Amino acid sequence: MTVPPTTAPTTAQIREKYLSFFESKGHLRLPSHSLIAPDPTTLFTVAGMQPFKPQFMGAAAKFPGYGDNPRVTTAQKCLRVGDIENVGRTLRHCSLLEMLGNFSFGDYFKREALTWAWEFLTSPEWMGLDASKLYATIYENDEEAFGIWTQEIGLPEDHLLRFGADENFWPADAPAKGPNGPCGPCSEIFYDRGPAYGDDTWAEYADTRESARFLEIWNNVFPQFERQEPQADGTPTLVELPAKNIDTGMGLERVATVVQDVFDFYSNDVFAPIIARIVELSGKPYLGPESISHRVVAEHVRSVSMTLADGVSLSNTGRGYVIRKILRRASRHAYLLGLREPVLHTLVPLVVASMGGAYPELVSEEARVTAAIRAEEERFLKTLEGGIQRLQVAIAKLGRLYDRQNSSDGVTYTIRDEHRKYHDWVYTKFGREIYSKADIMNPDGMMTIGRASFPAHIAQITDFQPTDLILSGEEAFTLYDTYGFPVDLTKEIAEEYGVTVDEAGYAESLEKAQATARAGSKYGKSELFGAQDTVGDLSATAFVGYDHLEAEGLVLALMTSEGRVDALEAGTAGTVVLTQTPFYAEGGGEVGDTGRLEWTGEDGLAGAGVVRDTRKTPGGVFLHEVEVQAGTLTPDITVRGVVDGARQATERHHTATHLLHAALRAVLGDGVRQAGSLVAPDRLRFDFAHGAALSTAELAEVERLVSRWISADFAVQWQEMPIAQAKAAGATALFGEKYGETVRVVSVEGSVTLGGHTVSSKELCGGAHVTRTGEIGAFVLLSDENVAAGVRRIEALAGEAATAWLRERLNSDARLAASLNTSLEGLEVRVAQLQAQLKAAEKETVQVRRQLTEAQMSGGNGGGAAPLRELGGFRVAALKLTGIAGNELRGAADKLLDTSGADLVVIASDAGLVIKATKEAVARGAHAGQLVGKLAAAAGGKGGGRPDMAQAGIQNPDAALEALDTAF
RNA sequence: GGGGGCUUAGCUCAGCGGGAGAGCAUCCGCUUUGCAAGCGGAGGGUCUGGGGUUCGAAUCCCCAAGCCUCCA
Repeated sequence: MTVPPTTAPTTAQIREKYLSFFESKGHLRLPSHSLIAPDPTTLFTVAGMQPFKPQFMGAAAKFPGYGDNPRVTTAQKCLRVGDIENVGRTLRHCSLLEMLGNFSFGDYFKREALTWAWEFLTSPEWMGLDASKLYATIYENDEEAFGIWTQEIGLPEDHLLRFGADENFWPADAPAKGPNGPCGPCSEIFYDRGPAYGDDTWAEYADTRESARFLEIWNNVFPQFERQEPQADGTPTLVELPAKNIDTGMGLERVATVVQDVFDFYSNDVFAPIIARIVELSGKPYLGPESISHRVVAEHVRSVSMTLADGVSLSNTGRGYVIRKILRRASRHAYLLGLREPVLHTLVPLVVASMGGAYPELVSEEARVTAAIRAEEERFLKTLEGGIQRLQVAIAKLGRLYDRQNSSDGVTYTIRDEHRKYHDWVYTKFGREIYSKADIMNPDGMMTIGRASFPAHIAQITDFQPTDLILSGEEAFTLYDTYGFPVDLTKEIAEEYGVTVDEAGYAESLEKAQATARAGSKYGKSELFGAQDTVGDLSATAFVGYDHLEAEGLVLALMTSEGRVDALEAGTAGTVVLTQTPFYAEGGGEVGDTGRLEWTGEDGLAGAGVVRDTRKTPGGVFLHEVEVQAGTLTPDITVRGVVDGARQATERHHTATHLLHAALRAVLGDGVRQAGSLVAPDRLRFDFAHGAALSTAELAEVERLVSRWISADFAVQWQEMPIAQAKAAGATALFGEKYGETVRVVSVEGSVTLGGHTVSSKELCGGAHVTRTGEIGAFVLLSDENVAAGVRRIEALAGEAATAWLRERLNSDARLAASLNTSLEGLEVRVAQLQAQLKAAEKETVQVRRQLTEAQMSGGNGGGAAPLRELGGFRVAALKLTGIAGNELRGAADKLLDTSGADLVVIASDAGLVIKATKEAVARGAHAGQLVGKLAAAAGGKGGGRPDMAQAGIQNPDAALEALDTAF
């Protein structure tokens, strides 16, 4: 591992130089967007240009809070998990990378982009790279770029290569394959790291396109075309855009490698200290194949820390699950390095030290990030432990319990210590209990227990060849799927025992499981996506529902699952798009409005329909799911929308949600972070990041705080303002939510105090709210539960829903109290008393039954002296008891068997029948189970059991005993 | 959103249609100069909750809850 020379600029310095260089060229410096993607096309932010998609699509280059400028520059953190398996295996794959970018929105074009890139790389004031080591590629027919490179910059022609649309176009192969939309050629800049990294030449690169020596450091993309539908013969249609853009990306890790002149990404100033620490912790040098694990741990700790700092929490679904998988991969590799205790979290400070300057959220979230990683590590180590146990049992089942050793006495097999605890289990299972005492197995068929040797039937065990031992793919998959045990660890451990894993079988099982998962996931979404396609051309719907619950609008479009339609007849259902609507569309956790539509049709007839749900497309087109009940709905007619009264209940729950959020933060601390919410007419649900269950006292305090707020009857106000202004005013924004330039801020004007703290609520929110907190009415917390690691869910009710729930609860409690002849206050004591009484009574019953049994057996009933009869070659004692069942009946049978000297005892009672036989009788062919069947049949019952013990439920004990005469 | 697994004594778990068990821990007794320990014994259970099948359910089926885990 090479270490960067101390004189070389650090990664942080390179980042800063890049940004200030482009500032000096008139660019606006913007902070990195969160790793949570700005649009729903990806889970995470994957490219420097992604936050600027709207600008590339023609939106104004306005950046509220920072300024307006058609030139911007950023260092964007990106997370790419598509080829996560390669991270660590190579020296340059990273899941987290930083893209240094400069962007032009219809402003400068190729000339400036390329000449500035050149200046930044070669000027001694900036990167100061040797110009003779720089190379470039261009799109095959991009003569404009060719001219700039060769004539204006002076790059020798033999430092240039031309590639087709697969290499030098963005998106790749767009002309032939699409998608439609903005696209263009690109020009990549390479650096020749010298012969130390390979003896290939630039000319050869045209063929190989793979080089450790020529490292791509910068991609300049020129989105100058709009691709349209190709012609009938397939000829691509590329139309020049009126406003041409520039989108460039320079990988910080790549350029740092070059500038610091280190061997690989992992030797730069960010990773080197982490790798060094891993070496220190594990005692394993950063060398050879094992170094994969060092790299995986270092890289993944960095990307997981960054993502957690952006507010993602580890979970079982979506983003949180992806991060968790990455963290577990790191944990697994730490395990492979021999680390058995949680250590990844101790590396977080190193990440913060090198990255925290550029990403302050790392610093402010360090404690939370560290705690989350630690908790997950601990959980995973537990999972591994359980998996190893299960795997060892599986290996033991194959017969691999022993270490093979060559000694002067020949080959011996010694039971592995870790297998001792499974040994009994395995051989009990196999019916070979005697083996549980074996210390040594010899190949000659003898086994040793202490100093004694015994013959053992273990030829099939000692003769195993390693190749005979295959762990089924199914078992390996179960280990992974059900117990979370990674298959590569399975392979590694199995190998120690000379056992191989059936990988084909594993792959088959995996595929089968994935197929069921896919089939199982509903395609309910496709309805909306389908609609999105068909409404792409419609303009956004005007929403007036904050102020009006009734409004008129023009029908713009009608759709069914078939696509656009011209009419919706009475009795049919479909999606309706209006120019203006009072219906709130599902969003921000609040459910869509319901209600009705009314109109007078072209035919002059009145019509009406029911709005079942309202949703909207990302483009802001509202989709009303409507069932037409009368008349016909056609485009261009005016309809009146009337929102259901349920909206008021929804509004109460929504405002209550805000108060709940603020109250939780007040009571539990600012660590509380909203992780999702549902606002419906009948309830509210609020998920938030918090480590532990709420105590009863905390729940009561949260509830009290919200109630106090409600009774203060403060005004709820909302206003639109630029996002920067909203944030400056301290409004709570959600991680992962996308906000436009102007946002709606909902605030409760007025605050309440709790424990000396003043608490108020101000949130970015597009939802519908009551106008005064007093309208919320009652508020009650129903439950606090765990939904994912570190995420709690609270359910609560407001308004009538709350009072109705409380009334119902009180009524049922009152009924309960009345049935126990006590008051609500006395209920707890009463139930405790009853439980104690019940327990005492049960004990007493057992006692009494035992006494009753004994009395009957020794009493005048002839019981104690039950005569022995000879039946079917067995001495049989039969006895009738009354009022005895279950345990006592069996106890009586035992006693009778002991005292009477019988081979078989039969005890009949009014509720049951028990037959027991001695071992010796069973050996001679007695079968209690079969006998009990015959007797029960005669006594109007059924039963069964084992040869030595059987039971039946019967109605007539006398009949059962009589049947004994003929049963043999 | 869809799979799989687990839930039994204070703890770790076995049992998987016919008497609720083991080890550790607890308590008592014995042994020991004392400690560590050993020996013997005892107490401790709504077998997660609810419904069903069965003569009989910890055990089989269905529903629910909590935890673990994989996939989309």
